[in-house]
Amino acid sequence: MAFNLHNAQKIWKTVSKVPAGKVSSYGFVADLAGLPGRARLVGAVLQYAPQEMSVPWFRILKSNGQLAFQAGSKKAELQTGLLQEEGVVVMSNRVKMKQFGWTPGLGELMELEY
DNA sequence: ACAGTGACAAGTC
DNA sequence: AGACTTGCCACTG
Repeated sequence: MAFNLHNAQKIWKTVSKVPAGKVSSYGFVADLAGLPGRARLVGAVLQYAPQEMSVPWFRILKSNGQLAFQAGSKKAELQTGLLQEEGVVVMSNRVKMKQFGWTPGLGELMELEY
């Protein structure tokens, strides 16, 4: 991993704030992490998320609710399984953001920006 | 240096 | 609802 560790940590930390049973998007996480416009970086960094940090990478989806992985792929199935375990309904590789999208409260937001 | 490629997103048509 | 375009930026060859 040759990407900026500083940014990576902010992203991992932000993703860890997403509660079980809820999902968020790459772009939203990028914004919260103080990296607006860098949704792609979030995905790039998540695949290197250290195991011991137990980052809930699977709660991050595309902004339209679609899983980022190709439908039917091994990764997509794994992600789907992990989400369903938390009660998130996934059908035809997508989730209803209306229903499961995470909308952080003030308290949660304050924990992030120093 | 440079073009292509991504776990993306928002705007236009 | 799609399809296409543009903006992102780190990584790779």
